[in-house]
Amino acid sequence: MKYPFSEVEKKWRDFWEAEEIYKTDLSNDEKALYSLVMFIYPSGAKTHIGHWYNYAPTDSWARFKKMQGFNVFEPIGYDAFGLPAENYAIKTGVHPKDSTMKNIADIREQLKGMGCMYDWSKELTTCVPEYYKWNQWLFIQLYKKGLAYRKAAPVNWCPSCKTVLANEQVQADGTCERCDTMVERKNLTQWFFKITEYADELLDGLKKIDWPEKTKTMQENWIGKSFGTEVTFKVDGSDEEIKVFTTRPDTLFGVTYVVLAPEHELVQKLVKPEFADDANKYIDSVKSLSEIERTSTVKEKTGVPIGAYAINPVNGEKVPVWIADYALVTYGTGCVMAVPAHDERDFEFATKFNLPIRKVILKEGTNPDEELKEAFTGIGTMINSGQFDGLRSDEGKEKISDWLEEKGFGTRRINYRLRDWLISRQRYWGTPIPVVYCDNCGEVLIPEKDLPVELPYEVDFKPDGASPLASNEDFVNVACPKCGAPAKRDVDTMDTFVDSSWYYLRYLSPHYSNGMFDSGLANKWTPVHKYVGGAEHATMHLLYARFIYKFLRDLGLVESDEPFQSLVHQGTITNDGTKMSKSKGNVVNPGDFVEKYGADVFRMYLMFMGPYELGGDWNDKGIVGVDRFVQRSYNLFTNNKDLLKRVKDADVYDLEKLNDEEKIVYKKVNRTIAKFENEVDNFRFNTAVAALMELLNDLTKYFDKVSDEVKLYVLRRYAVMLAPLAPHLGEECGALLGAEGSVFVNPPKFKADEKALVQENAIIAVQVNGKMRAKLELPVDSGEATVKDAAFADSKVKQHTEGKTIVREIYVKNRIYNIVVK
RNA sequence: GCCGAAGUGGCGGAAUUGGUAGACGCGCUGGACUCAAAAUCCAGUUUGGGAUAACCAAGUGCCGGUUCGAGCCCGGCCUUCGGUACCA
Repeated sequence: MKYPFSEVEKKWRDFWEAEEIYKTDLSNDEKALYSLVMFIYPSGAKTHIGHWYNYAPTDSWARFKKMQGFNVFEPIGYDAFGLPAENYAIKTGVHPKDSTMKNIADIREQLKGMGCMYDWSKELTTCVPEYYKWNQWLFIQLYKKGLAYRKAAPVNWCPSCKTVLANEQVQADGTCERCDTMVERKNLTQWFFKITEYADELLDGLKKIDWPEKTKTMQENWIGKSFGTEVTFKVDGSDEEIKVFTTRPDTLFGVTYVVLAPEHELVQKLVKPEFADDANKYIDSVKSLSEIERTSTVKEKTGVPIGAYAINPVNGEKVPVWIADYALVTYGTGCVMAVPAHDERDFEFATKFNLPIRKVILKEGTNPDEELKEAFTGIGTMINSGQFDGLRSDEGKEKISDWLEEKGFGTRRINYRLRDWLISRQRYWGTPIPVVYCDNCGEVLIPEKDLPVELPYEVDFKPDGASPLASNEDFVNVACPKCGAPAKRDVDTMDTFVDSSWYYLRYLSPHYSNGMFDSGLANKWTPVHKYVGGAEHATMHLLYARFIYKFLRDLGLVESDEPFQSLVHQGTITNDGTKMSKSKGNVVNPGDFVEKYGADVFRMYLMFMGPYELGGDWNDKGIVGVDRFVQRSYNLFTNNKDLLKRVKDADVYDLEKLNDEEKIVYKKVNRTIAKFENEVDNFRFNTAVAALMELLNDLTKYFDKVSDEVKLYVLRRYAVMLAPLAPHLGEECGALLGAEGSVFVNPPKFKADEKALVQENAIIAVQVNGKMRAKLELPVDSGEATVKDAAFADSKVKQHTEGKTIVREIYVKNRIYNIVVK
């Protein structure tokens, strides 16, 4: 009989919901396990394969843990603010709130169809005042600690649309995606969170968490801690000073020019009138370049001199000041001391513009007069460096730094590549920033008792040069909370990464009104035990969330140091090699497959496709294989209906008392249990499914000759293994055997029978010169002498060794016997 | 460009610690069942040579290295993917 998946799946989902099986008792933290997936972004695409690939296997893991006796909390929610809803509104006129709420309603139904054990009583949405009120509260706390501040920062500005563009909206050639106008960089005063204050702790914390090495490496590189020295260059004929950050003070005598970022504030002060035209032209030409283009090491170097000269503090030498796009205002001091002989970029630049290249570090075994063909960046002996000549350059680095500090020309400094978190967005669909600007009092926080600052519904979100909120006068005009004078609200909204930096804490008490979240519960349930989401979040979201968690700890709201104890990345599912997205029109709809095969088959196929961390290109060819497996499993149970009511099985069987087929089946099921547990526990679902398929193959082959008792023993275990991967089917199979209720409530715990796992024989490969020539089946742990005799008794081994000198023999127990001949 | 990954049969993939390359599944080929088809079941299936066998040789993106032995370790490339601070 064909497995009636749609009836069965509906039946069990209704049962789970009616019995509230997945409602977690959060007050009970004994064996508490918080299994978290990255919440869903409710854009127009609804749920796609990528969501299923993230959520369904993680749910299988969570179910597996629940069946092992853990008190599992598995929530879901909606990351509901953000750009796409607003773009959709601009295009269609549908209000972001309306489209988002509708999408959420649709997505909720789709999520329920996946059959995950979400605790729906803890569902959360970020775009409601009940949630975003606490973003504002968080902002205020950061502000009070000096960790939220304003400064100027560039945005992408389309002069034709009169709007700020996201990087995503700027095309590869630097034009606007809507109107193809060249996009410019424009400076705006914006809010920042001072994540750099936590840079060291964010680095150190990586040592304590169980995360993929590659993610930790990426975060480490992203933070980019470097030790160096800040050196002050006086400017010839001016009171201004140029401060440069360098990790190579040992090359200071090799400086032949100084580079400022074109946007650097000093440029306009230092540029000589006769250089101003060219400099400004250059500054304009750089405006349309992205940072990636600017820092590219293959792009031709560009720059112009500004007529000023800097004085090298170590030798009093005057060197020209240039501006060049390879210097960035966002890194270090925005000024670079150029040492062409010992820096690749400087070398290229100096070669192009005929600037002097002075060797100050001598590579071992080379001649001081030899011309450099490329920059030498290694360690060597210092030359042309005054009193430091003859020192090894790594030692000289310290000596020069000491000298600079002594003379007041510089100080040792630690620099980070990490920049503060810019949270202002000139958009509508986000959390309003709880600040007003008053002519008398300056920037004033909204008092906590007046939160939330609600996002008004009535705004014109069509671009007209200002943030959309500026168009709502009732919102903008407000009395200053301090002095009562007329004041104006901040009309920007917050980056949505603010919402996602603490949502997992809110899940525990989504309607809590006395604070951001219930601290008591948070301390019972965090750090989150397992966090599963895409690797694309490796640096930004995961770094912001760690930062905010540490800040909340410093406020006393949580006790631990890290939010996510263990992290897993599912891979990306692509379609024809590219990431699925609605704009590309290559989204594969899971609904079609669910309708045809059922949710269980679909989610099991996603798990079977390949390694979870790898993802891969979407291909539905293999799904019929999983469907066949499900059909065969179902038939196996219908053929053995109500066994539980008819016979009684033992907990353990004595292998000696079983017939041959029973022995095979008994050993196989126990080996499968051992393998299966190890695989699922480590998110290796593909091999877990394969193990069950192997088991089923053996069962179909040998079950004829197996007693009902042993059959029951095997099938009970089989149903329990099936349940986390295919929850509806697992329940149904259990019920077919005659079990009552849900297998996820007080599930039977089956351990593999160690005796059944013991191997009697090992197959040993015999190699001659590394080539496999024979296989020997010998008792496990046979000694070398026994194996040697057996090996040389083999005719093929004889054939390949006769008449040759045996040089060496290597024996690896139970694995290999290698004979090396000449 | 920079940072981080990945590359194995016709296809998805397995090989968990440097030790039998190709588990499991798809597809394909042949067979059984059927009037026939579908479904199902059974057998075969890395490539080349050989007679279908025995057997021989080659083989894990490319080039080189370490080792008795490399898909796995090291060096250098190529291709694809993720991120690159306003997509989330």
